[in-house]
Amino acid sequence: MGDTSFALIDGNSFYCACERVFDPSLKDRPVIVLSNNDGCAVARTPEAKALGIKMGAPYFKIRDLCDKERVAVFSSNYALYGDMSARMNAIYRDVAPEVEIYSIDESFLSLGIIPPHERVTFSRDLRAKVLKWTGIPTCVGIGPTKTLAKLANHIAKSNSGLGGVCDLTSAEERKYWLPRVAISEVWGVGAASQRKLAQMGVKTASCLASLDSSVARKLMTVVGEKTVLELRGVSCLALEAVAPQRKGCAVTRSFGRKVTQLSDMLEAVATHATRGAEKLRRHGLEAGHITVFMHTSPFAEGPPHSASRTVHFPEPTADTIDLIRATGRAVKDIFRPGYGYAKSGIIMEDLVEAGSSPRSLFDTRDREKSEALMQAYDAINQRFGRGSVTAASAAAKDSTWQTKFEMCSPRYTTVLEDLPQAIARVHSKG
DNA sequence: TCTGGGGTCCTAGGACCC
DNA sequence: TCTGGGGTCCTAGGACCC
Repeated sequence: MGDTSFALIDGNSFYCACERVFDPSLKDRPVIVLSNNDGCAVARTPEAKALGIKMGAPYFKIRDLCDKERVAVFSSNYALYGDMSARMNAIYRDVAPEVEIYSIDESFLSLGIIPPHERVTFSRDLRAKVLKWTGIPTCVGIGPTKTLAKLANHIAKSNSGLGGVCDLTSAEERKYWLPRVAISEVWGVGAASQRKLAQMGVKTASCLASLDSSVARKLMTVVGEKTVLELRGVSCLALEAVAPQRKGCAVTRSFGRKVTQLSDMLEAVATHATRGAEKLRRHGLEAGHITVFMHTSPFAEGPPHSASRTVHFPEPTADTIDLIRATGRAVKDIFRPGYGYAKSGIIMEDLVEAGSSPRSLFDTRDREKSEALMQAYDAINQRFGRGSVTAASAAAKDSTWQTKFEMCSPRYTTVLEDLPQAIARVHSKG
């Protein structure tokens, strides 16, 4: 048995890198990818960062700069990023005994069975393979705990001399690097904890590692206590190779334009409910209750309004019609005329595996009928594309409320018409 | 005059993550 | 004009019970 050892591998400027894979003209050009509704910059290449474009910068504030500097700007293309992510994880699963997919571009690998002196070479080989097979550049951090592996990854990213790999396995390496990293870079330390820690003079990762763990607990709950121990090399967070059953499932969107009419709000929420029910069925789940919310923009001048309503189902369901009915009633109850709403959403909770809950004696719905209808519905949309059939209340092709995606690249890898074309010229020798 | 105490469950809100 | 979406975990405090 080896000791505990983790690697954290992630894509560099991942969304931007995905765009570059399929458009070589973006090489060396600054690239950014925007959040939903073309709201803020959520991914930037080093060239874009060098122009001063900050993480989360609202697009309308940086648009002029982007035009002037010929920044390539993209809406989020989740079909593309999700597919590239799956390709990377397939490679990890090939080379590591256990893989935990932590986010769309980050995975933890267990390296315990690899001898300590071979871990850096292993990581360099892995980076090379991922680059060759997917086109995505990565960095790898290695450590005896997940928190140290995350920290090592950050160090690898910000010190180009390390060749994309940093190993914090040894105490000497940690003694060198931890005083050079600010607490804001430590996994689990957010703005609130940063403020409290700074007041006590704790400013670097090494300071935090030597903080009394009971003090850390008082300041940042048990989560912070674990962070301190992990920084010392005591593993408190295990690799989760099997994703635990999810607790909730949400569909929320900002509107392309402010919504003032009840009819538009009903249509938007019915569309969320439709998407939500599809999501539940795809995961084989049913929801016990659903919450609808809507609110005005926190940045707007006018009077604010925020409201939510939770509806409990008589028994768990993933039926589109059930969800639309429940959310429709809730919307009518909480909608206030006279406000310009910026966002609405649904949150489904109390999730159970489909069919696992005992049937209610008094349930009057015909479950078999509902399940058959939903199966047919999903099959048609699978075959002919999302939205081919839909509930009348959710039908909306060109509604004013639709979220903006005005600069989306093609779905290169998941939609046939969008496949990139390669042209090979064959010269025959006469 | 003087009015318990301890347990469970649920929810809202905060903090954090990418 | 224009500021994302989708998660997790922890804690405090109220409701309720005996």
